[in-house]
Amino acid sequence: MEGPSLFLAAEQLQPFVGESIITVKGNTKLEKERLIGLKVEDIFSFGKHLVFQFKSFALRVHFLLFGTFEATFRNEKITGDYEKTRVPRLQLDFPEGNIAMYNCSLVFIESSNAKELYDNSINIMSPSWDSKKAIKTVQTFQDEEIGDVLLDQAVFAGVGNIIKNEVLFLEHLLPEKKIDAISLSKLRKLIDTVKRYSLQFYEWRKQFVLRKHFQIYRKRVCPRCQSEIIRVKTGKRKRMSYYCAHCQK
DNA sequence: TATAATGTTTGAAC
DNA sequence: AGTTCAAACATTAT
Repeated sequence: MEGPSLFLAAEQLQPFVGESIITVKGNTKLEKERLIGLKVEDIFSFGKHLVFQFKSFALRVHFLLFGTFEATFRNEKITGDYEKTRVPRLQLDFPEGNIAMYNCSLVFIESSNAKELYDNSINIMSPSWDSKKAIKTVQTFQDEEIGDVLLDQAVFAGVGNIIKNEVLFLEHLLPEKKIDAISLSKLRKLIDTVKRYSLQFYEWRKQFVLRKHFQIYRKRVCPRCQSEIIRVKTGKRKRMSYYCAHCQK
């Protein structure tokens, strides 16, 4: 799950802020009983993290590659695939609904204000996101591939492999291009596109039409020139890259 | 049906 | 001793 999806999740779960947890279940190894009776003070996302803030500590959720969640509030389904019967990693039951989270990594953050531990100037979904800072940081990685740098959560918190591939296609750049081979103006444009595409991703995701808007990710033919799309693992991260050798340089 | 995949952490190996 | 890299985790769509 990429940043925009987490941003959407936090938004969708806002009705639970102010509610208190009645019961918990799930196969997490965390001491989940600790959550019983606690009031949710805040729910927010940072990059690919979803955070539930309680009075004296917070719960951080990361959905990794396969994670999902579903929630019901006042008998209204908020999101998720309710058909399957699975054991949640963690389920939180509230007076007016519940949140079930699957295949996720859970961590307690011992802080009464976990939000302040995060730097939103690197969070692509935050209004505080700082594009100038991003350019400066990227320029410190002169010998690295742009595909790797885009996935660096300490630089672009929330960018995942879909955003990486789509943004590079939009900007006609190869994932294996080294930072020192990209002009400043191209870099600026790329970083603007990261922000713009992330917001677009969020809108499409909300409307359940994200997949049909993929231009290069998991596609076979370039939508611009119809040539065959190259599919290869690139960079030190060895994540799959999709690109058009004709349109991206 | 086997494979690949919206990802990160850990600890072994060098 | 610092860096690198494979394994682990775990599920679903193609």
